[in-house]
Amino acid sequence: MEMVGKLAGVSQVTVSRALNDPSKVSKATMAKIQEAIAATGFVPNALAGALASNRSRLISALVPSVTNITHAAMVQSFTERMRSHGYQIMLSETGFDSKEEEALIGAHLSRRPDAMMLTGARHTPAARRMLLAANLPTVEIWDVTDTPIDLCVGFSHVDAGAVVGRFAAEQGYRTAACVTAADERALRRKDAFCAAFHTETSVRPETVVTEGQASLRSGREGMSTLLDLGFKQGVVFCSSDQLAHGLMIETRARGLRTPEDIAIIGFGDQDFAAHTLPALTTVRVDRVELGSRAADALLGRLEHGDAPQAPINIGFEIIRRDSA
Amino acid sequence: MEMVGKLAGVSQVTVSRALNDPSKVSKATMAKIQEAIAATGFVPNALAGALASNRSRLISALVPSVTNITHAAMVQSFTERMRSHGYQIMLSETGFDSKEEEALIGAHLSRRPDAMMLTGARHTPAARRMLLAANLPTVEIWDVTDTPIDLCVGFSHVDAGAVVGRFAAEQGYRTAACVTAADERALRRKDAFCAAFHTETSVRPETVVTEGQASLRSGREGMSTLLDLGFKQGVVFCSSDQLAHGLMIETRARGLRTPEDIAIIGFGDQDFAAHTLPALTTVRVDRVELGSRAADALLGRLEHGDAPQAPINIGFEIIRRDSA
DNA sequence: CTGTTAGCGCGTTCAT
DNA sequence: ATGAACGCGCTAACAG
Repeated sequence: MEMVGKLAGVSQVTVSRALNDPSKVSKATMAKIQEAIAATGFVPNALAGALASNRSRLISALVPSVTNITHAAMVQSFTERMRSHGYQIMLSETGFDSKEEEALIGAHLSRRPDAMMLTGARHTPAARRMLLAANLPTVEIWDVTDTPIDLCVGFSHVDAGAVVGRFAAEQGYRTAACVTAADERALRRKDAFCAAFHTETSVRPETVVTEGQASLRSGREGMSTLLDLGFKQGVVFCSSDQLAHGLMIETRARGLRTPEDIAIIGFGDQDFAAHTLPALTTVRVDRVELGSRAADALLGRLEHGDAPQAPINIGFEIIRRDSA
Repeated sequence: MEMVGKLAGVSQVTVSRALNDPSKVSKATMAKIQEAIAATGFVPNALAGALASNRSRLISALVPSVTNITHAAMVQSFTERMRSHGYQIMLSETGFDSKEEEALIGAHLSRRPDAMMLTGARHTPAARRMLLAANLPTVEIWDVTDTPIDLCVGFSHVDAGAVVGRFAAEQGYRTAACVTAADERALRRKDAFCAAFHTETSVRPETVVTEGQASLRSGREGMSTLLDLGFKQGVVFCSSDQLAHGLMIETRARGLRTPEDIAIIGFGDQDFAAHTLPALTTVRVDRVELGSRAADALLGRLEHGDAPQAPINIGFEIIRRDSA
């Protein structure tokens, strides 16, 4: 900046101002500074800027998995919204372990982000403490809770499971099962589904928990396991559309029909769900809306100093297609 | 740090040393410092540290799309490797536009990363200039080029297309087509495929370029378009497994069989490719290997001051399954 | 509209 | 093994 200033015939501060608030600099000097910047190839040092101003214009975002398309769509809309307001996103994967999340929260906090986005509402006590101590705008997404750290935008996984359980019963199914990934939120949906289905029909659904990431493969394996367990003629609720698609394929590979023999319900309404054969009945969560609402909540805090908000429940919706 | 030091009865420098090089501090003071850190909930300011040391321990990574599983797997292995060496990844999506990539490169550079990972080998001249001027270890992945900015780990898209073209001819197909996303690298594969197939058979493949992100949906649409164009009985090379899967579904929806009526070849060998029905014939690129090789190249530079390396071509492999 | 001064919280160097 | 002094590149006051 010193160099740029010298080249433009002004002081270093003026260059700083030209970059941060052009309105505070005259047209003429502005032009000279632009020219000097182009000539030197100067790239401002945001590190130093952040240190001096105590504002990094960095937002931390922690998601369980980048590979998981569900979260990817949310993150994308979140990122876009934040970026349009001049913030940059620092994205990291927390994986399955909440201990790892804790470590990552520390690593992110050390970069002094202006705000933080977390997936889920369950964190280690230490993580909670760090976040509270850091005293920065924080938004938890993809779940709702009575005890948010700060902001919260999501939906109730218990409600979702229960609604699907009742839906399954209403459709006349009298046998049901769950194939679910070993994800804490997915398991809560499963439990609620089973409880609701049991309430309506007095039958308790079978459960298969798959290992690792949800995928076509684990879906096929899950269906396989279920069939080997003697399951037949009924509906299966899956913890994701990926899994559901895998179930459909395995069903067909076994010479069974969907939905006549095995009806299948997914979760997430990912963009492929409408285009499988048969088209997948699933639960839609407006991920784009979720991401941008989360961003808005943070921006309100960041730019307008808004007061803390109550948790926002954006709900969900059963999308009835052909698979159940 | 000042505070922590006071609490531990030492100076700020000692705290700094305790954190960065524990071997330079006595056991006794180390313990006191640990205690003081726990008591205060101190989180080091990496911004200040980076400014003072001129090392941010931050690596920039730019990919076209996080949603795209292909790149996600690479990024994941890259990230893991880097993280195990104490580096944090700053990931951003560049989207389709290379102008946008240029802007992002600037934004990332301003955070003073220690190194940079770029997807692809085509960048705007301005982007190249910035990178060169920044003079930091840079690795371009997912492509090879004779004029790398610095490090380069990838494979030849032209070779890949050509090999698949010859493979298709060898399998006895005398009609062929390409359904491809409007991605620069995918288009290069397509051109090479068409040229090779033409050389072998004297027939020039039909081409359909889909819009937007590759998805099941765009795959179905692509197949639909192709069929409406009068395509029948032949092989179709797709720019991704996603697309290929979409083609398979549309084929079945139209009452046609794979591979008897329409044979389908994907690209990427994503984890679902082995589990579609029929299992997908595709091209495998070892994305995990690619990510970790890229990380290693950077780490060699960062930690051991290795000299620039020639581009690394990790190649690819046709995986023959049932769809072609 | 522009310049001066004083830090931001650390790592680095040189002492001891 | 520890401490004192300095500066990284920038922004925030204040003054003119």
